[in-house]
Amino acid sequence: MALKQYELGDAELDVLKVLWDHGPATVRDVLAHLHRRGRRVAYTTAQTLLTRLEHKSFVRSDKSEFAYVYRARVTRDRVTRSRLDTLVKQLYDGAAGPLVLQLIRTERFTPQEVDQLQQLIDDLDVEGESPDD
Amino acid sequence: MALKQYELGDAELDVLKVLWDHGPATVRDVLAHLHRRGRRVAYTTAQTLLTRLEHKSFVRSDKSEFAYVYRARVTRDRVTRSRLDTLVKQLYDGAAGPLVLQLIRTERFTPQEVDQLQQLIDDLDVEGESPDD
DNA sequence: GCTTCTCTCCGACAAATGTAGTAGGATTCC
DNA sequence: GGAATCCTACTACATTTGTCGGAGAGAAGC
Repeated sequence: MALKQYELGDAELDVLKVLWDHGPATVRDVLAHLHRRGRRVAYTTAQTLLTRLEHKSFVRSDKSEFAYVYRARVTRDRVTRSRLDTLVKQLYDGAAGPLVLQLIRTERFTPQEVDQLQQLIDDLDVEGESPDD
Repeated sequence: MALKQYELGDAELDVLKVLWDHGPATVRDVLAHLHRRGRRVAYTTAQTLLTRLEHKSFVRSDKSEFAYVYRARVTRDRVTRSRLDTLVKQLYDGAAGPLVLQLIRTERFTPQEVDQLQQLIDDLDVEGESPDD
């Protein structure tokens, strides 16, 4: 019961996305970006979200000249991974296969993505064929 | 503000999974399966979860001879899809490509799954090459 | 120096979710 | 038919998350 695995709420994720997309920012910056994205929240709301994110170790802050500057401590890929893992665990008891098949069946891809996909599959094949790691 | 899009909590999802895996069940059945899976909750907790799921229209119940029998009203695939869509929207503003690539890169697959994957990619390729649907 | 603005800190509150207890009706078992 | 059992309904409470207001400290203008 020591380290609790914190989750990200929707509002928190939106804040994190601002940091991913625009780099380090103050509360006021984040607020401006949130507004631009259609999330109309109060200044203190943005502040609370950033504080909570910091408490959960998703961001860190530095006291610059005037106001605190927040920056992400986790990458978008990392969060994606974690969410996918949770999804896979929750829905398929850890088997990622069905999920991927689902995704490929139902989503649209660009030719480039298909190529990349093919590339990855090829790599998987190789791993599978010579299991001496 | 008419129809709220309800979310599924973790505990609720566990209950839904029991119904997916074992078919229609009473509160007691569900409880037994939850216990078997390591989720040690009280009878009334299972009951509350089922009630809430019904209120959210994820399950429905029929009064059989003795106790209510609950059954899922949504498929696992449907829920998966919805969650994936949310994930894609939240993290990549709707672009599924990066997500799939992530998944394939980081998860493990059985040879069978790799084959199926290859099959799907082939189909995608074909679609992409002769765009006359 | 005083007013004003802006920032941080702290507290607050509602909704959703996880968890469970109690009351009372229905069923079953002698 | 009374005791034990099982079911449902209702209530309750803590935590997490989304949202924000007020108090007080430091900046800035005049």
